[in-house]
Amino acid sequence: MIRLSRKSDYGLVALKALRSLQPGDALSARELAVQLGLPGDMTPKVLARLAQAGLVESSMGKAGGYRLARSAGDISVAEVVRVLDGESGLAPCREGILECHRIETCDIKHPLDNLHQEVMRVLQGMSIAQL
Amino acid sequence: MIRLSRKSDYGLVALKALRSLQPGDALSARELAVQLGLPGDMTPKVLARLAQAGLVESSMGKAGGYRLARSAGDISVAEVVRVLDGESGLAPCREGILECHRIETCDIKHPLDNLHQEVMRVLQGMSIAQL
DNA sequence: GCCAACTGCGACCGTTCTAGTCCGAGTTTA
DNA sequence: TAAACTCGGACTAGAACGGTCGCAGTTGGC
Ligand code: SF4
Ligand code: SF4
Repeated sequence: MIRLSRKSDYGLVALKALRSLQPGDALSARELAVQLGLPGDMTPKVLARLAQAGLVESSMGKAGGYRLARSAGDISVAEVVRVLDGESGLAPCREGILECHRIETCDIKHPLDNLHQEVMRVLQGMSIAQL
Repeated sequence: MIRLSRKSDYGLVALKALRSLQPGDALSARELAVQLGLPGDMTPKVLARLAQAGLVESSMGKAGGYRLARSAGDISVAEVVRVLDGESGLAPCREGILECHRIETCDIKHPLDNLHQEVMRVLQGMSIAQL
């Protein structure tokens, strides 16, 4: 299926909201949640994941929160998706688990991988700044 | 998630196999299944769906089976995916069911739709003949 | 006429993935 | 010390997916 997960979706919304933020300032996950209408307990998860991937910076403590780690133009949709949904090729045969028994003789895996790279290139082409 | 469903995957494999077929001939779903190593009861489903969408022609009866309805170069990956997985935008807010309560004020849906069109354009660019 | 080999279609079920919630622990500021 | 926040994992309900089964309709050959 060619569809973003809820997590990626929320991640993009949150990142977009973080764009318009004075340098030095920070927004808490709860503030973001109510302001954007996102599920209250989902948002910290997403933000924390983005933080540990280095897309946003976090500050702990009472006045803590999140801010963009880089300029909005440097964060691509592709990267957000990769962080929140995990990288996985177009082909359903996943690494490790649930491999296809056809995988030995499969002749469409490579073409699909090429397609996947093209798709990711498209997603790479759009940044947080542009959406 | 940016990943093809098993159905689409199998559909592509089957269509690719149907490429090398004399005009007038036909392959039965069972033959395709054993020849390609696909789940036996899954293949008829996929082929039937492709048939009713007009991608393949079917002939009933004892010597029946499937053959491509158009030239392999005229069938794009995008079309196969659309038929077997259903068309759905990149954004998680699906038509009818499970709509997002943010949908009224959402500011990323349109950009995501644009992205989706670009992605589909990539998938449109690869045909059965090329994989 | 009858049987065998097909397609077509829908119902069904177990497993996996997803979305969302909850809780406890660590951190910083007032 | 208390409040507000991040961090991380565990947990649950529900939806989606992969796969199977059964039956009706069709066609060709004996
Ligand atoms: S058929 Fe080929 S591409 Fe599809 S899952 Fe199996 S090995 Fe991967
Ligand atoms: S946030 Fe916007 S794009 Fe995402 S599901 Fe809700 S309405 Fe659709």
